[in-house]
Amino acid sequence: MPELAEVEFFRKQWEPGLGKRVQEALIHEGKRVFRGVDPEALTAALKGAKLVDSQTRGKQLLFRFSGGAWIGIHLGMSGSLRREAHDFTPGKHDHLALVQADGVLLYHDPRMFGRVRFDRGKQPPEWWSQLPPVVTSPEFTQARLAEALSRRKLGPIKAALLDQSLFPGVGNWMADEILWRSRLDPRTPAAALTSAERTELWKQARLVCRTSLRTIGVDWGDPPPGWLFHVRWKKGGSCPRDGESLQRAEVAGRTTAWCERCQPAN
DNA sequence: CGAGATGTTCGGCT
DNA sequence: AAGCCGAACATCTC
Repeated sequence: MPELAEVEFFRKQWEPGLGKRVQEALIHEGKRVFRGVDPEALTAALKGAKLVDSQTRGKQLLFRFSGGAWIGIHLGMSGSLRREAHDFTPGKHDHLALVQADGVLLYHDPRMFGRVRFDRGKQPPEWWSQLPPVVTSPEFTQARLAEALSRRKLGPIKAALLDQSLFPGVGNWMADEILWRSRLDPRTPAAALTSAERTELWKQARLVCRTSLRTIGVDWGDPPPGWLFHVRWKKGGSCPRDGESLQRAEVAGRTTAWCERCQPAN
């Protein structure tokens, strides 16, 4: 479910818990989402600690607690964060619950492709500091994009957009949106883009990320009218630009929607 | 009931 | 060696 804007929206759902102590951390021990973490260490470190900060970077979430404890969360395919009243009893898929005096912060994930990390230390954990620059940052330069695309050969441009080391936070629907706006066929080999096409892709990637964060990321609001987003899942959806019926096929292992008229193969 | 779902990772092939 | 692909992961919904 979540791409960068949805991830940011979910981060906000835990904001009411900032500055407040965690009375108790409840976890579904042994579940796949906790792979690699020591459950006792996590619950012991969070008990009595204050949630002091939260951040997102692409699809990654990081929560800082007093006493030098850090919780990282990746929401995978079906993860979400929400807050419930203090007396709420966590359900089957609420794998992590942080009980505070006036509410409970919950991580919910039925498919469990997501992941919870636990780290200790004064500084943010190593894995966090090493994350690549996000698409909306000044470090996401056209030169960086050009270099990365040139290294690929026959791999389709859609696969490049889904590569989290290049476009952190971009997922299946955002990739399709960016390609549609850039008028690029998703199957085009990444290394075959002209310099003008690369520039357009760079611009549209930044625009789609920025705009999604300002709509979905704030209140789960819809992206602007006219976006492919509104029609891409519909059976028999048509291109918002020219009304042509959308193509639908598997590209880079994922269902992909595009318009053959304004995203021509060449 | 079968298919597919807004994601990542691993193993094997070229 | 690096790039590429398919399979696997676990559950729910249409």
